[in-house]
Amino acid sequence: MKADINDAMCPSRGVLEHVTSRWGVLVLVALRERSYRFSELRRHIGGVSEKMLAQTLQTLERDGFVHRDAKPVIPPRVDYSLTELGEEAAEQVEALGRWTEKRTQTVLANRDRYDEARS
Amino acid sequence: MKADINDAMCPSRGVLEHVTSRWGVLVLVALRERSYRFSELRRHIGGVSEKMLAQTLQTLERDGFVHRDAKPVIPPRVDYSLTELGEEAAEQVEALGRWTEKRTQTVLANRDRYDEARS
DNA sequence: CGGTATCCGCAACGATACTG
DNA sequence: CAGTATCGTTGCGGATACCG
Repeated sequence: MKADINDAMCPSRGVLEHVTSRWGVLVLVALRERSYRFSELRRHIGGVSEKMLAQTLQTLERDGFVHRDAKPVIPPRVDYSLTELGEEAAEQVEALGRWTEKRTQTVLANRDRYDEARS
Repeated sequence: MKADINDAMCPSRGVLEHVTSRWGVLVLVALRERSYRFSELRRHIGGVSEKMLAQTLQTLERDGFVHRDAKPVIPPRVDYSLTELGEEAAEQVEALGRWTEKRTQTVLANRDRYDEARS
């Protein structure tokens, strides 16, 4: 649990960091289609550790992007979905994500040219 | 210099990381208004070390977002500006940035309610 | 099933000193 | 002025073990 001076000077940086984090992006995009249970979401995303998924979900819940619905049953069942604010956030990152994917090939080519030029 | 398996599996992740990085965002937004010299940009952004600014600019140049114009004069003078692709990138991150700032107060309030609820 | 707690390595970052 | 080189610290993120 941290809160350094940078967050104090520029709180929006922290918000941006949460929604654009490696797993944050994937969680928001996944939950945009439908709600997911924890393990289900973990399998859907792929390559994410329990720890990081739990941490990401907690952060997003704390910020008010994700709603956590823990049903008191055995075995436990917890459903995650987007809040209205989260829906908005997901739209934004998905827009950026679509642009990024559209331009990725160009960027990759740029990198090759750059590396070529100084080898 | 890194290139792990995640980048191989999802190259667009790397691109997203570069444009949304702490200093990457600020560089793109700053260069959108006009071109800057190195130290000038450093002062304008504030709080960024020489090392990180140089690294950020190199990364963005390699990806083809930033154009580096080094004039062969003494003392050295290097101007940085956006390429067309960089202009596009800057628009995207500025849009996300504007949304983030618009919602930051809401998020901060959400965090307080969340923390309150479990203390 | 859906987490938490703990340990730990390694890359990111900042500060400082130096260079063309 | 515009960087590079080196060093020391920090903290993210994975692995593992355990809990309600």
